[in-house]
Amino acid sequence: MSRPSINDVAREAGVSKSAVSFALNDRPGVAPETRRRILEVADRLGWTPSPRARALAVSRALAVGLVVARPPEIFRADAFFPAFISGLETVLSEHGHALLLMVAEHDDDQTYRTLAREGRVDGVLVTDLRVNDPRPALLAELGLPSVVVAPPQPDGSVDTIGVDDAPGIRAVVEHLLGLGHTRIAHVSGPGTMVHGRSRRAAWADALAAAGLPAGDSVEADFSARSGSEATHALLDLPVPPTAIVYANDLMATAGLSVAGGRGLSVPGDLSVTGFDDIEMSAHLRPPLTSVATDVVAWGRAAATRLLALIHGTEPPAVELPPARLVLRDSTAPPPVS
Amino acid sequence: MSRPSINDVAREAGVSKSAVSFALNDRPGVAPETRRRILEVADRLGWTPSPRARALAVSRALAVGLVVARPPEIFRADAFFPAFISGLETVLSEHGHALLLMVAEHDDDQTYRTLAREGRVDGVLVTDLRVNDPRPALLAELGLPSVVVAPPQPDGSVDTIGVDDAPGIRAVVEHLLGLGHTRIAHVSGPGTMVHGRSRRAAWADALAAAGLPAGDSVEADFSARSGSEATHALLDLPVPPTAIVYANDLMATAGLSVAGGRGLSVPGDLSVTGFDDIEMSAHLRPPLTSVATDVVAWGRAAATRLLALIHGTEPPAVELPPARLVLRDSTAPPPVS
DNA sequence: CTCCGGACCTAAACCGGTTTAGTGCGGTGA
DNA sequence: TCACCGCACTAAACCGGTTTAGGTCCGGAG
Repeated sequence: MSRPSINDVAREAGVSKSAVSFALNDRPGVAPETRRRILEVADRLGWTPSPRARALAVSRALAVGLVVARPPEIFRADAFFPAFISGLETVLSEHGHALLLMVAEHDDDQTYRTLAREGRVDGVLVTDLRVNDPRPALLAELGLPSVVVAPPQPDGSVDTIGVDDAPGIRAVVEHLLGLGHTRIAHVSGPGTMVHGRSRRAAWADALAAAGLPAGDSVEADFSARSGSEATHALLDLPVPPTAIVYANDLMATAGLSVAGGRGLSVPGDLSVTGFDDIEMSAHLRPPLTSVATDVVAWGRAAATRLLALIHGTEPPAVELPPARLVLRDSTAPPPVS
Repeated sequence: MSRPSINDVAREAGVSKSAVSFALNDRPGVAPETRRRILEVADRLGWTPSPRARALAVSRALAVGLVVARPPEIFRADAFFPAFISGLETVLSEHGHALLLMVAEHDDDQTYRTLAREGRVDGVLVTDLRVNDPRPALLAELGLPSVVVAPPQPDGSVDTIGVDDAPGIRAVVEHLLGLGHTRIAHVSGPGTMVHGRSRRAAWADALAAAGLPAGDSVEADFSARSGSEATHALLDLPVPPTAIVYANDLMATAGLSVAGGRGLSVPGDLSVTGFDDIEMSAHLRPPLTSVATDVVAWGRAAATRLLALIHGTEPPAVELPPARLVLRDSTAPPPVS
């Protein structure tokens, strides 16, 4: 009385199991009437082909993998994963593919190797791209299809999918410039990660484009703690900035607290901006000016592209909505010295 | 030149494939010397059994599922999932099981049914338990092993694994009582979720135990926005509370901002507490008094229990570390009226 | 010397699908 | 009339493991 198999359907419908298989997969060689009958029996018996057997037969895993690097704190710290995964899933489940999630210790290297060797997945998604990341090469070597989720790489070394965060940062800096700021500092993500580095570069470029001298910046790691420390460092400078552009909302939030703790009013004495526009940012005091991106759309796009890669079909061109500046009350003109 | 199969190993080692299978699984009936030779060949060829084939042969999926209910905002809002998943994974990967993640639209019903019908997983983890949750019954009906991750249910209706959050809330309330508060309000999670309801009950019980009249409470949904609205509602009362116990840190953070926005000083005029102790809480102004639980340990325990259930072995008794009150600066004696 | 039993190993069935190679049959063109 | 073709369908191989049912060989008991 367990799950019916294709044999049960075949017997019940009075045909061979190949006929059932053909009927199910809309392949020619089955008379319309027969096909109808087969499908009806399948439906009556509540039969769906077993992904296990199918996976073995077609030599496909019918699953894709997502490896996240360990430290749960830096589980991309912000709300990235939940939204991204939910975007992935909508597309994957539509195509009968499962999403395998693995959490890697420090060397995700072994995780990918195992994934490839065991054939548990047909492809993987690579997130949190690092500078000179060895993973694309590793995956190419392993022959495992992959999609790298990251802002476009200027050097074109890696083919990525994702929204460029530079315009968002540029918009932030231009907004601050427009308010009259000239000493705009930056608290960056790790220089080892591309989204840490690209946001920093965008900030520097925007300042340069405005003809301003290079601003101060401190490298942090996207965590609240590091944002807090970086903020202290900047405010301790002989000539402290009048605005700080943070590489994410978590650090900006910590920065808000540090400023307040030092008796500075935001935005009166100091303007603060974040990135990601997490839900909480609208409910801070003051509400945080930030940059929003549609991460769910990233997930959908990444999944679509990966499936196309796996099946060898042409990946449909996707247009990701650009990052969007969200103005709130944490920015204002600099204090009149 | 693709992956070697068991046949390649058998041929190379000059034995039958059953011998290889026996050797691999440490089963009797193969001479030590032969076993050694087989394993050596396997190693040389870089062979590992294919989970796909194995899954079909043993009629097991070698995977477990985690279904999260849709709204990414409420992806348990806090840092629960990242930590929980990372705990799950350590145990699962040790046992060669994969973690399948699915994001359900509103009716996770269908998701579970599909999961069971297709046999993609051997068991599932149920989180975000609702009051009168239909899922345990559904899963029992489907014959799908499952572990419910939630605080212990007082009525014993469902067998759960997880830390009781009541002692944590009680500790918070007692801490506030000790400081001299008597008007202690609560912003709860949805009354439809057990951890919303159980935290609320714990708060009410603690007040009652202290001989105080029932306090004011407002139902929210764990999101920052709802926390903000609830806080306004409480502070608008004719006799506003001097302390607010929030059911999570996200809402407490929003509450902190609301209080500040209304000119109240925290903790001078109002004490505020959270729950979960997310990373950011230590970096707010003021740093948030909260309750920390070891969610990674939950994950490990849940995975261990589920695997035992699947294999029909005795689940080892686990001792989860109790919730821990983390005192910071958001609580202080009430203002002297 | 025969018989029995255990240790070691193999052949073959099986899991539940997909896919390839045929088979039988009615219809068409030469 | 017959060769040939295409259509509908079936039988059997295959994916890569596990598992069951033997089959040998050898040593020891009777």
